[in-house]
Amino acid sequence: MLQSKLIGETYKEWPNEATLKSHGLLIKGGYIRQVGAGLYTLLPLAKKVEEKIRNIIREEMNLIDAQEILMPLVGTKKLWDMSGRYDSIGNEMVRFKDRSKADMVLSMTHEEPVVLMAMSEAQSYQKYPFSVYQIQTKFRDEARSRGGLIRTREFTMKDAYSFHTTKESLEETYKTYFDAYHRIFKKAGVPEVIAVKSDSGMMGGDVAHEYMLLCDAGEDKIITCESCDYSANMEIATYGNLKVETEKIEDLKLVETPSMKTIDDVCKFLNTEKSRMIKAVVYTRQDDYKPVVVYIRADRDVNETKLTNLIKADVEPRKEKDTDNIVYGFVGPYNFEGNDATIVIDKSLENEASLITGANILDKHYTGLNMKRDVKNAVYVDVAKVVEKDICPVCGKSSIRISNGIEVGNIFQLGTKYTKAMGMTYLDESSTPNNPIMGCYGIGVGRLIASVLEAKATNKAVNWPITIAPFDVHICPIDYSKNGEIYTKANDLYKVLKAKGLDVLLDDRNKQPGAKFADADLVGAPIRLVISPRNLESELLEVKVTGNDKAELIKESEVIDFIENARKKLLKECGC
RNA sequence: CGGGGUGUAGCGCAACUGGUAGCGCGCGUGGUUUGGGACCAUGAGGUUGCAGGUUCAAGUCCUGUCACUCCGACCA
Repeated sequence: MLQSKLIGETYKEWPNEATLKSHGLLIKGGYIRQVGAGLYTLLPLAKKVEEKIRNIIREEMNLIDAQEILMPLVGTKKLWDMSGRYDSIGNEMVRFKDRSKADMVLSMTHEEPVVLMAMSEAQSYQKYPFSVYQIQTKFRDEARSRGGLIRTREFTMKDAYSFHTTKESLEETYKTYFDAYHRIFKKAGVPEVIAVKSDSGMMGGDVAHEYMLLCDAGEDKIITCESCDYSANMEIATYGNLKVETEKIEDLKLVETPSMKTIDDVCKFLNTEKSRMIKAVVYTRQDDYKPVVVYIRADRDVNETKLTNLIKADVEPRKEKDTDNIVYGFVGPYNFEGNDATIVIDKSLENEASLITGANILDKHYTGLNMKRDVKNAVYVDVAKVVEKDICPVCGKSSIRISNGIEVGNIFQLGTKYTKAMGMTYLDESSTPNNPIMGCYGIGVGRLIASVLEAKATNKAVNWPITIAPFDVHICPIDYSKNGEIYTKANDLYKVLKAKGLDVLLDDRNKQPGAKFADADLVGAPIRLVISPRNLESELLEVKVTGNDKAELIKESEVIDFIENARKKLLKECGC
């Protein structure tokens, strides 16, 4: 490719809407242009990167015998009614009518169409297990797209689906995807992506992992342990048992706490630590709108995802209601009489004693509460947010860390949620119909592009891994248009390298060296070849390989070999 | 969906108490120049987001509306 013909202008200034490194570089470097909120055109450079990522994914999917298919982006209401998701999914799914007034959707994921496909194509147990995948455009009307390619509304996604007759078979396939995903991220140049346990959300199913790239730009909170390999999304992370205060047993005592509704007020007033207090958080169930009261140690916060999963209903913070019979501000587990409330007691209170708690009487608290003695039949569950330095649930050490992470992929063991809902069966050996067990597996291709930049780029240079770089080699001749010798050398090398099958970009523009180098940093080819009058006198060429601090001067006669070897070495580092 | 911000040339921005739109970069042409974003000359490029209104006169004031963006909620 001749750079003079490359579509995609580079900017000298940092785009002001970009706060993320990847976002700014993609615009500055002429990779993407915005069309609307969460909508981007991929210019040639970005498209080349995307294509290389697609090919890595395709290669690995084929390797584990997943078969490529392509399902339509548009779905019918009828199909989505089969699973019930036409109604259960919110505004993220675009609904519209076709010319004959039939209700249609833009599929944001493809469980429904893939089950429909399997209905007709996989009726006998003999086909099972099998996997299909597609690399396709998705549209999700995100409430808030952001960060360039980090979160868009329209994006390319690889989604795979596996079908099984036994749970063991699903687990086996799940493991092959688990490993394939690690290979994909390694090949894409981000081996540091980790798999963490995650919430399955509306997808249903039991086991799920997210593949996370830990970096500041990430939107998810990821829990990792510094002492062992425990990791999980904040949404579902748990922690080990806390140390219980072993003070002497106190008697329960009613104390006056006039107008003290907040934890801080009471803490100050009674001169105690937050950890000695019980916090009562009141929510409203979104299914029957009855209250949910969560008791938790006051130095902890409620993890609403864990709570939602536990009580199997969405929750919203409850506004004070006269009809509730709840003494807001003075709620506690002793002598509580809330009407119809779901009571949830966090395990941070288990075996605790000498606690201060609301007395369910206006302006009064109890001190000396002993959970075992005073709260009969309590069931302790885990609904607390994990905090920094928390106790690891696996190794028991106080070594929990919280980081931000970008979710670049996920894998779910779905079970029979969709096959059951849609009434899909296969016949087993005894001619009995059964619902197949499913898994599903996604990778966000565009998001991966941005993630690689978050991991590898500086504010000036993108530094692509060779496996996904838009070009392998960037030839930057100085004084190309006037110096005949430079011109000839550059063109010769360009031809030879191209003939060797390398992706080569030749900067044939009449620009100052500084401008060329600045643009070369934005193209980010892992091998840069500079041809200059200065070095040509001694028949030397300058080669800069990504990852090396300095450029090397190579004899002209050896430069091709040098480049080929450098490329092989870089590929090997990516596991290719 | 809640809160903040911004809409003027491809990009970054300016234009005071209203007076009829300008600068830098980039782009075209001619020339000089060539190791970290060169220089001279010359030129093209705008219904100031949109719609109303006030006024002799609106980028500027008023009303409405749309879009984009940041923070939060949400996120198959």
